[in-house]
Amino acid sequence: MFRPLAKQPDHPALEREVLDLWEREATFDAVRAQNRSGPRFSFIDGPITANNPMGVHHAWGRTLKDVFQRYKALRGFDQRYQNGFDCQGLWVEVEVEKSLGLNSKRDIEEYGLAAFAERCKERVAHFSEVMTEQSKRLGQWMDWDNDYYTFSDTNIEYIWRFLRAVHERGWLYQGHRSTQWCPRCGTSLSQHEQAGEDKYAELGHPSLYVRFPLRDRDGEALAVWTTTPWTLPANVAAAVQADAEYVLREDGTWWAAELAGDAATRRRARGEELVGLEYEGPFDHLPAQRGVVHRVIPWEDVALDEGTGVVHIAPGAGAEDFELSRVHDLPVLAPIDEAGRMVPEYGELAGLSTGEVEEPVIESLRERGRLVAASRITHRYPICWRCSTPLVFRVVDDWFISAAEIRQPLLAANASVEWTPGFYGKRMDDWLRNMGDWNISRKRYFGLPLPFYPCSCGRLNVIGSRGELAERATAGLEQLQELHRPWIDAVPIRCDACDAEVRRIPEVGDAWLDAGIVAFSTLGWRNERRIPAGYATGASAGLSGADLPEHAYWERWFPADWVSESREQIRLWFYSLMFMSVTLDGRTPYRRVLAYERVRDETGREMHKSWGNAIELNEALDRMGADVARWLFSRQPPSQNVNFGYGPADEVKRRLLTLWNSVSFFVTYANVERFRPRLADLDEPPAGGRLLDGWLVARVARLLADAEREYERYWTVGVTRAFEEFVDDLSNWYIRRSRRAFWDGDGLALRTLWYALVQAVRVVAPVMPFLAERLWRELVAAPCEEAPRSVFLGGWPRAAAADERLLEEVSALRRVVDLGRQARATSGLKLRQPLRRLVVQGAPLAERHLDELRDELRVKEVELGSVAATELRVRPNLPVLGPKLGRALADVRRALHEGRFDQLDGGRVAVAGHELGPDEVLVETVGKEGWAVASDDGVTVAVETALDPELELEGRAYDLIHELNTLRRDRGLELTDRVRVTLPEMHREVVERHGDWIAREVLAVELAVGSVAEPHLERA
RNA sequence: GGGCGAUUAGCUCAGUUGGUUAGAGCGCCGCUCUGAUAAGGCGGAGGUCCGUGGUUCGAAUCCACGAUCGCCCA
Repeated sequence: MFRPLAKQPDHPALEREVLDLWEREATFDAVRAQNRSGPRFSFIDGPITANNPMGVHHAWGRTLKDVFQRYKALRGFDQRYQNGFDCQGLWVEVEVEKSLGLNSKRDIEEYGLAAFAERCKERVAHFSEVMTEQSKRLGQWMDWDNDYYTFSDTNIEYIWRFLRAVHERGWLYQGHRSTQWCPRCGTSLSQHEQAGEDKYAELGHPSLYVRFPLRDRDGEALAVWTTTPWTLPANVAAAVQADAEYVLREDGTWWAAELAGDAATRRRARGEELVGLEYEGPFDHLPAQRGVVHRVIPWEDVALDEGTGVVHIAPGAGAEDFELSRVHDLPVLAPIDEAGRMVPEYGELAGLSTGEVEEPVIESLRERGRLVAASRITHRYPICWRCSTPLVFRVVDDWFISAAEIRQPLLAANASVEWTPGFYGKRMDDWLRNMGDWNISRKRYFGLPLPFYPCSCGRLNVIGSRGELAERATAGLEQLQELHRPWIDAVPIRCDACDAEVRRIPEVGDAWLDAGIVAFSTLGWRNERRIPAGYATGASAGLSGADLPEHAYWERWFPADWVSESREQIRLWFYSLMFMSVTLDGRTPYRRVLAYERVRDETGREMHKSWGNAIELNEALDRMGADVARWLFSRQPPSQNVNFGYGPADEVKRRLLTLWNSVSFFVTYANVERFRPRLADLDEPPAGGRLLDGWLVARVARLLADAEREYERYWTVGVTRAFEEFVDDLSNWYIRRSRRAFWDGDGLALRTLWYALVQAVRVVAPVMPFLAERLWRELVAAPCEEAPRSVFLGGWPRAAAADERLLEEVSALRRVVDLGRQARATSGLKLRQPLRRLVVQGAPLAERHLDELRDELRVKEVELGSVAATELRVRPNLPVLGPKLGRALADVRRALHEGRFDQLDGGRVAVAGHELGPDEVLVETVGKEGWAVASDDGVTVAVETALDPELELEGRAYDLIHELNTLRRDRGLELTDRVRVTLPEMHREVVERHGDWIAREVLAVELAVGSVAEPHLERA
């Protein structure tokens, strides 16, 4: 007996049962053991920041990762299944600051770096656990006790090794330059951190027009526009476009001609005439400005579409300004400190933040008659990607890796990577061509300690390992619990050039160094022999059980066959991974990439907690279930945002319900027939059944081929689509057409249906593992003792090539059926009324299926032939005629359309001077007396609509059967219950003529006509 | 300013070598089925396939230019 299925699947409940089952039976371990000797499929997991609970956007990526790992497992591949957590850097720091109520670097230092580091570690420990639970609930199979944590000493040492290699190649340098700076976090941000959305906000700022009086030009001044008043005290120059036209307005200010408006002008001049002139700076009285000579410089990028065409230049407070200072040898005045406050040299402005300084600056300019106009504007302004504080520019010393020499090798490496979707590869190229040097230093606390020990003798000592650190340390080793601040800072080393004691720079590293090294650090690159728990070092001791493998292992598993992350990782993880890999090994770290876009709400809006449209992952899994969520993600083209929500989930549920119902249908009849499945059928499908059974076998073969093709190209959309189409065919054609066979106890049909259901479940298991597992247990594991207990232990189904001819025949047949129904619909004759005759024209493939046609359309006779018609429509078969006729085709089309043609023998047609064969035209007919006709695509179907008493009587019998079966159902009778029926007198004729048949159909042991008003039915 | 995508029904989107009357799901209207039934099926309304030009016998599809939106970078 098969266990009867509930009316509908309760996905969340069913999934929890399956999770228990997997746990109890250690299914995942069994799968790994089974595949251990198989070919390798190398996947490298991009580390997820263990900083907060996972959101639905993470679930998309984790679904894709799991789908393909499960698919590869079914194909027998040995896999690593190592999950990774990203553990350090600004991301974690900012969250910990929030939770501790700290809001500045000074707060952190007062709190204590050691204690702060411990809190960061606690946060990672906590959320890595939360995320693990969530991932399991989603159905992700990973080696959960052997995750890698990027803050392990092992990982850090590998980065040190990388940095040392970079230094040996001469790519490492300390840059003095203007960078975007977060005054709250107190650090600069790198180019790739600052790129992307959510990195700008619409902010209001002052809009000031200011006079810069020209020396030696009485009454003349430059008009300058700025939205950052705090930068004016650091002004050293003004830039004009040398080629542009400038005008001196009546008010004595110089503007670019295009921007000067209608104001009356005193003079015109080209920009180059202004170049070299000196002017009085806006804040010459401040100590910081002492000795600065302000002058006009040329700059071709001066904007002529906003402002005045004269740009105020403050090299200490702007990126382009700083670059210009190098070209024109301008002094660099740095007006603000780490926290974004004016430094002491700025007199009365000292100590004010860039915001607080706005009013005093404006007031001062006004008092001194330098202000032309002041208002406010709103514009897009960069903000910190972590804490949303508006960014400023500061000139600081940061550490960089030069991109110059690696750029071409990276482009070459990327050329060999297969990107899905393909155009993301061009994105990567674009990024690589345009990337600047990599700013790797952050002036923060809990992160990779950069192993740089610059000595006053000029030597930059770069430590490459913990061992080397121990060798060269002069103190502090005894307290070095892990490679983090503050402990590492207490370990000075000896300079290898001059023997002096040198200290580490205080900076920590960009978190993308942490993530980018994992293709080396987790696989044991250049590690002599496997070290048990060798990855569980430093901060990750006690969290991870991961070993550090030996180098041969790395050789086996590197590069990854496949990686998958969200699209923004192009400039983040995909980039840092490749940068480090090409540097260390010269090869791309991944052969194939699947990237995907973003998760939106079901109406396509971004999800925001404050908008109330965000969906918590846990809630989604509780309410819709993991299979449904996974299906939603899987059927979405990854090049487009997915609209995620309960509405779309309901749609998916309905589709999955069709599968469920199909299984349920099977179970019902299988139990009636005491059907026993044979496991061997899965390798050798049942043969010798009806044409329809043959078709289903072919249809399964097609599904397997389609699904395999789509999995192999990492295209879940194709998999889900193929599956949905299959289920639709199964349910709306095979099962519907087979009801009679099942009713009649056709064992071969049951075998075929079982075969189809099981193969479909196996194919779709990677996408929806829970439902698939449940159905496998019901359909296979329970009745077949020798069967694998899990669908994931059953391998990938194999099938002979599909019988394409049969598939085509049935699709032709179904076209005819649709047309027949359409024709019947136009006649107003319902399907329960049998009709005499059906004529089909133009569908020779349907020939073997006339019985089905007869049954399906409820007609007595079916005939393949030509429909005699009152009107004939002939259309050209374009793919055939196009190449043959070329330009003349236009005439033929027109003539056919206008009816100017003659029919010849054998289906040939003479038109516009050409004689066309039967294969070159499509003939349809319309309108015929006494017939209902429908045609499409060269196929015409005609149904004779005339009724006779016999047909009418039969129609009434069908009505009666329908009515009695409805009664049965309303009474809640079992399918096999026998009944006694009494019918009203009016049905006497039908019963006399068709009584046996009706009795059979409604399982009546007695069918009588008597004195009742309504049909009467009782259990026998 | 450069690059990469997108633009198809009221909404969300398919449409993979150029081919006949451009499709699906949801929504709307009508019909139908009635042991999948809070479902299923059929039909209908609803399209300048963003625009303009080009290539071609034939363009939603290929090419060029432009528009709008999104993303990436200046």
